Amino acid sequence: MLDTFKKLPRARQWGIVNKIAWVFAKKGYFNANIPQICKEAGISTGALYKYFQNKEDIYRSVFEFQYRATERLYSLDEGGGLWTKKSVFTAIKELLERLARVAEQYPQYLIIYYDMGSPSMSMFSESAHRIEELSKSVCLRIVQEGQKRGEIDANIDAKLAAYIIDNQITLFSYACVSEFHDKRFHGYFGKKNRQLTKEEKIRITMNSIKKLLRKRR
Amino acid sequence: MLDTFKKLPRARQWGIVNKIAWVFAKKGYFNANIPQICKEAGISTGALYKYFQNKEDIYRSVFEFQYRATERLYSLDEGGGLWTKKSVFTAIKELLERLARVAEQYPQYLIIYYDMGSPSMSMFSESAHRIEELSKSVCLRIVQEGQKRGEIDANIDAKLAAYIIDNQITLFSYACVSEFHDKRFHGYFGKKNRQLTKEEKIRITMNSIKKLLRKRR
Amino acid sequence: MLDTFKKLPRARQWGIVNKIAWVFAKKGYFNANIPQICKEAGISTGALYKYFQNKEDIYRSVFEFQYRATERLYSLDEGGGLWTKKSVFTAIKELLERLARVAEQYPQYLIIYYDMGSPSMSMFSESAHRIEELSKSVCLRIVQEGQKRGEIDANIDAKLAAYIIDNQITLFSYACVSEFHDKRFHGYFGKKNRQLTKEEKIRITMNSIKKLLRKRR
Amino acid sequence: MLDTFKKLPRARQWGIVNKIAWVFAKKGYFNANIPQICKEAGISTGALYKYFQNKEDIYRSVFEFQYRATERLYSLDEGGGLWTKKSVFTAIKELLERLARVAEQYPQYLIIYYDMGSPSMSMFSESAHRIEELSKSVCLRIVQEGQKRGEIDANIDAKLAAYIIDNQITLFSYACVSEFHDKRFHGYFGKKNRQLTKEEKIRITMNSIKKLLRKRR
DNA sequence: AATGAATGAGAGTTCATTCAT
DNA sequence: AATGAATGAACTCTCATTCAT
Repeated sequence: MLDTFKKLPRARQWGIVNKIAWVFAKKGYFNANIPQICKEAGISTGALYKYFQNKEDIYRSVFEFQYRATERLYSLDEGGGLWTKKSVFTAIKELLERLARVAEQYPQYLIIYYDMGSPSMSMFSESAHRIEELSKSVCLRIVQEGQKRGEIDANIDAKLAAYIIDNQITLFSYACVSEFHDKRFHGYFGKKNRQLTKEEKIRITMNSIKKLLRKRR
Repeated sequence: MLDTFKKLPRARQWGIVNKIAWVFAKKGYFNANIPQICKEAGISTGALYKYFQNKEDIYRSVFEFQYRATERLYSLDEGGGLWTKKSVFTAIKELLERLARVAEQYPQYLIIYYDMGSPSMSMFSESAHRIEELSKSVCLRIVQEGQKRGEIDANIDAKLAAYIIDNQITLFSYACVSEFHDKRFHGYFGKKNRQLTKEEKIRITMNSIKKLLRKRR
Repeated sequence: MLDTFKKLPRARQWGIVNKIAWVFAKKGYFNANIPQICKEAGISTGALYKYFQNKEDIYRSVFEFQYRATERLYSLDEGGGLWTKKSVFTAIKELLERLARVAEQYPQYLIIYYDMGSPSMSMFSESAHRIEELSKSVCLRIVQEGQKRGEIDANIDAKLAAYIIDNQITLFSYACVSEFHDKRFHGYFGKKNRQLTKEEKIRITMNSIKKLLRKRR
Repeated sequence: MLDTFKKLPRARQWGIVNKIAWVFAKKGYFNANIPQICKEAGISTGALYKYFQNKEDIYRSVFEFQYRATERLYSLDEGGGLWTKKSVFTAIKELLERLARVAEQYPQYLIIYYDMGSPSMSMFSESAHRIEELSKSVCLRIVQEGQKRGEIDANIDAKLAAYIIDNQITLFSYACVSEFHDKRFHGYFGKKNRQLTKEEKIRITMNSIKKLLRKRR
């Protein structure tokens, strides 16, 4: 990301990055091509190369924006504050709902996050990992808080519990944007003749999390 | 896959497909290029196009081989038979060990399976789904058997249980081949200064599965 | 044309050459490809290269067969003998009818003859010229005979008359096999809603020849 | 033809198209290759594909330019105006002279026009027909004017007369650019040891046209 | 600062020809 | 004599990047 881009108004930066991310998501990093990126973003080739060094720099810049957005997504204080919720499970549900909203409005970022996990994209795995640490951190804090409050079984190893929550959240987000992972979800829980609603997917994911963590009487 | 290829000896077919899959895995579908595929597979461009219609057909053919291999991988009768094992949990562990072995010997197929999940590869998602149904089927049968034997909590919905096992297996296999997912795993459970061994990863995954399913006394 | 081919039974030679010629006619020399030629001719690639040296040799061999067929086509003794006809105009009409029959049964040869006229095929123009000399010869003899019999105006230069007959015959044969030249013909004489019949085309061509040559009272 | 090309200065457009047409004429549509076209036209491959969609589009664009040039060629008002000429035969002679000039300066277009007539180029026959209609139109008008002026025999069917003029013009133009058709011409009228001059060819063609059409006293 | 035409290396694919069987 | 798999150069076309305007 070059200074020329950084000097643009914030809103314009996001407008451009959202559209670039959309092309990368739809076509994949290697298959996405510069002319199409320019066309979708509504800027000229010349401008693009005044904003970014090269294709790789464009992709990395998308990450940077995604990282900042993810920080907000996983912020415990955002939108009223997760801890004011009655229980940690409500907090987890709130996270899933936020993810579902992102998947509706900006699916491109979740898709790119998926793609970054591929070994063929290992040159970007470090950036992906930085994003992952945000979700790890929030999952661990939720488990700690849950165990402190007595809502989560104190006998469970905190890291294991957090890992399982993270897994469920991860696969939930995949199911929101990937046809394959959506089919996979439907393969287990799908109703004949209709798609599962967002709410049903959230409920199922919550069930599996609760099954694992909830303190037995 | 054209007749010319089908006529080759089985072993030669696998030899070629393994190497082609390897290139696709390393570089990604769009980034993999024909000359490199030919070089790695040890065949000429002309031969490649006598074997397959085009690049997409090459990839689809890799799936076909992968599908057959996955059938064997998830076969309950293979290698002594899963049900002769003392408990279904031993059977699950056996599955994880088989996956770990595949990840060591033929990581390319697990990587390709990961890539197929990307929305940018949606043209292949149907093929990917066919493979996924194999793992769904085996997870469901394990849960049924486990509940019949009284090893798995009968109060848990079978589909939910199977889904969670499948999730853990899926993410375990990702962690075996994707740097990103491996780092993710290490982020939770990693020892300082050294990599987690294959056995440790399997044990952790088994722990999370057991936590969920094992019948409480 | 190699000896191996010459040793084949005559009928088989013609069978193969007819089909090869058909591919060349349909696709053009440069666009016709060996696999397709082999497929249409019902022989293997190996066999083709046992029969002919290379692609150019195949095309030249087609000419040789065409030359022999054209000799018969323009033979004045064939089919009862042109001179036994009541008038030289009947003889010319007979020639046009023979050409129309060829155009129905073996259009490929007329098409190839057209293609040989293209500057981009100048390497074959010598072969084409040899065929052309056959039609020149017959046109000149017809004019001579016609003038001797008093059916053709003796004031007309024989070469000019022969040239014009040849032109009309040439463009008639083009119109029999080339969509463009057929449209051109129809542009002048076409009936609305239906194609001109073979007989009408012959009549029109005969009219233009007679207009020019017939002796005025 | 893409907008990028249309935006170029007129003279540059013609410069490029003339050279491209030259390659197509020399080598034939299928045998002409892109690198050679680029080299001759003095542009890069990339530029070529910014100008035209693909090889077929390049060829069709050549037609468009050819069509416009042919409109001028057959314009009766161009160069002093055909009808101010003493007789319609002078007008026809003027047309032949224009064609001969084109054949000297831009033979490529006449060659391409010949090639378009081949059945193997039937995908272009519609474009060729559009050009043909220009010459049909001018031939018909010449006959009408000639009959009105009493220079052309009123007993001859106008369409037949126009068709024959068109035929002679067509084959004259072929003889100007095709080695085969030139040899054919020489076969009838050629002098030993030397080529027929342009003027002789025109005179011979005029003779055959006059023979047919001129009013008898 | 912004444009978009130009570049040419490299992409996927075809095909005339050879050669082991 | 006949087969058809194998070759690799050459084909058409794309695209990341540059640069004159």
